[in-house]
Amino acid sequence: MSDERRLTPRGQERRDQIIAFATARFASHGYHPTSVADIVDGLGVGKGVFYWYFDSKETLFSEILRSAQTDLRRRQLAASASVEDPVARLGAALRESVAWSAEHRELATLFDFALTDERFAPLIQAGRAALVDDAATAIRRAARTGRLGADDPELAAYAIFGVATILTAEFLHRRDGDPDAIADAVVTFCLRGIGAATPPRPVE
Amino acid sequence: MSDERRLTPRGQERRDQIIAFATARFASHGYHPTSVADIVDGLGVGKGVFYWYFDSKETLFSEILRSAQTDLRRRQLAASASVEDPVARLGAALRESVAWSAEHRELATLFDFALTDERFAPLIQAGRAALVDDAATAIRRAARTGRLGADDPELAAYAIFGVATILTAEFLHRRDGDPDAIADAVVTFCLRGIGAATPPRPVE
DNA sequence: GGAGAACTTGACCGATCGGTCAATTGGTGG
DNA sequence: CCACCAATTGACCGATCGGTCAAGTTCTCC
Repeated sequence: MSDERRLTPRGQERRDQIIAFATARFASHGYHPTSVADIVDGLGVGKGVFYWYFDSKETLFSEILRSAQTDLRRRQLAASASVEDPVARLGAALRESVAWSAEHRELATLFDFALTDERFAPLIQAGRAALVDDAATAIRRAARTGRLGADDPELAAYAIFGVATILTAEFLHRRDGDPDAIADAVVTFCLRGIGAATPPRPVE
Repeated sequence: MSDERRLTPRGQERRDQIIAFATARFASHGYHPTSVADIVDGLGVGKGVFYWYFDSKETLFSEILRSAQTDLRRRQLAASASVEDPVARLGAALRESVAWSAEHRELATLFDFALTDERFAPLIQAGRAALVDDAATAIRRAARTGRLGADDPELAAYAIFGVATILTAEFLHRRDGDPDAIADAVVTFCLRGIGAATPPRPVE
């Protein structure tokens, strides 16, 4: 039920099971159309199991969103932290986020839905703001060192986010394209968009 | 009920009323949480009224989506058809779509949700494809006449769509920014993104 | 082996859902 | 004034929703 409960390893496993199954159902059928009964039936357990691990369907969904966002941000930071040049760093972060999206196809749909529900939207916006802020910082640094348009860095950062989002959704998830090629396209378009020179080729 | 029914002027009015009210509720509370009972209660009419004009909640929503999309496309074409230069034409279309979004704040949320429901997603994707195709055509023409990166025009068109979508959502709808300034930012970023020269200033 | 915590069961609850329909009312043309 | 159709009413339907809970089972540790 409540926030923290001592879980045995078996309990942890069950909890993870629920999260995994619910995530898949939410993504494929939608949040509202997926009932708690669907989830427990799909897992072959009684309804009480669900409420032993989660307060409500709503808190489960929030937790899914939250952990997905922190996971993405962590990976993005890990991939770009060591890169010195701000433009290259931005490119690395972008490539990593495309790679992450390729590994978590379902989550984009969840994010989309969450944005349309007033209970979940603030969560998504906050997570998004964190990512955007990282990008904006890189752009600001690039503007100071090299030369870049004097555009609003935050606005440019959002634009970049938008490009990554839609190209990922359309070409990666819907058309099953090659993640590397898509990442290239995202980086090319965005670096040009902020007025940076043609992208330094991927480092690997 | 069914598809076509002779409607008196009074009937047309009622139908429009339902569409307007339902659109607002769907946008502010979400599709699923808005019940047919909510809609008819909000309008102060009996439940039968709803089913006199619409087959189901689902068809009503589909109609809202469809007419919104055709309206946007029509306006975009009207605003850009007369512009000869492909790059300028692209800019005009982008500006018009930002203006349209400013007049229809609610609809973005509806589109977002629709994308997450397998019943509605194809509708949105088709409408989106039409808009993207217009942009891709302009890009292709520009690439032939002037010089532009040899990037995939369709991919670039989707990227442009993504930029317009997110900047509109964040700066126009959420932060209530100035539509013209936002349109400028969209155009600047996107034209640079496709490798076109700094934008020709707005014509007005 | 026993006590207590972790875990599981599934019947049950009140509320609400989308949708139906027989009966009624309003308006209009003949 | 009547006939007819558009429009409206609201009680009603079966299904399903998120959530509860008393009871039972399994695990762990002393």
